[in-house]
Amino acid sequence: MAPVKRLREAVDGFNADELETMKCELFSWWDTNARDLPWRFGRTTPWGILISEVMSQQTQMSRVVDYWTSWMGAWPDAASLAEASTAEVITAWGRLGYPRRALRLQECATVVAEQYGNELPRTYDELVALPGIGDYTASAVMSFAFGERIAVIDTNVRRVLWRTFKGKESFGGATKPEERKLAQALLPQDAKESVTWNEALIELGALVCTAKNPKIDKDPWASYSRFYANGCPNMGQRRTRPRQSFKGTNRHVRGIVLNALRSLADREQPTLPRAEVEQLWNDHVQLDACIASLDEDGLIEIGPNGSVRLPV
DNA sequence: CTCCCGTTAC
DNA sequence: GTAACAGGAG
Repeated sequence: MAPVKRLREAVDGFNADELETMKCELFSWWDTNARDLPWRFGRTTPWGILISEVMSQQTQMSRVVDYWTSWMGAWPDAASLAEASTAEVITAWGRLGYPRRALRLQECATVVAEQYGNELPRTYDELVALPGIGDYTASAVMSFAFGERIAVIDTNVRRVLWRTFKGKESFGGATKPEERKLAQALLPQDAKESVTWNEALIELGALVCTAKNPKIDKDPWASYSRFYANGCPNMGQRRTRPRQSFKGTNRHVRGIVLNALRSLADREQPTLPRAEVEQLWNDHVQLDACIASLDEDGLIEIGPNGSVRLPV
């Protein structure tokens, strides 16, 4: 099928001239509003890009910058991260959340160091096969690190495109085929432009076309948006199924245990005796279940007398 | 679909 | 108090 026809089907109601104008206005907005993040504008390696993307999964960018900077200082490439102790890596991950990402990142570093000669592979298929690297991160590395033409689809892109061109919210769950089709149809043909397009769309979703209270007066696409024109239907409605509140969940308890271990990581014997472990959480049934799951995940090691420590 | 962390902003 | 956050894996 001809590209032009595919485009028309995916974004009916928007003609080519209009889309070209929107692209220009988006790029213009990007030029003056892009945040000066340390991994942007060619200041780091592909590996540095990958680290920034993994740290940014489900985590606000403002919390990532300092962690990324010190992390890259300690382990500037895959080989150096692969050689670090797991305890060091988990400790350096600090309070970024979802510490399994740190484990996957070190596993990823080992594969890159050993199988790819310490250089990230340059194909989507090889990247997405790496530990902790899914569709979004593989696409982001292909686009932002290697400049390849590929649609990068995250929660921001889904929200911005679906709102603007379909006039509706993109609700939670996995990316739908229709959303992917739309993103691919709109992606500029020129590779360099496609990279800017991806970066700018994500930035627009993060700064302006936000989930709640979008800054319509600052949105370069405000006059084109079917969502705004329709009065932002269903905005603020739950995007995902109601979840348990964080307090008292296994995630909460696991976090408490890991935080206790991180805090004594610089001691001579960084091991928490069973007696001190039991003081971390009253419900010992839940506590032991969490300790078992942390052990299964490889985030901790259980000693002979029920003591606990970070993996060596 | 559910679980996985910790913080922010509403 | 809770949805959301540059998602990924089972």
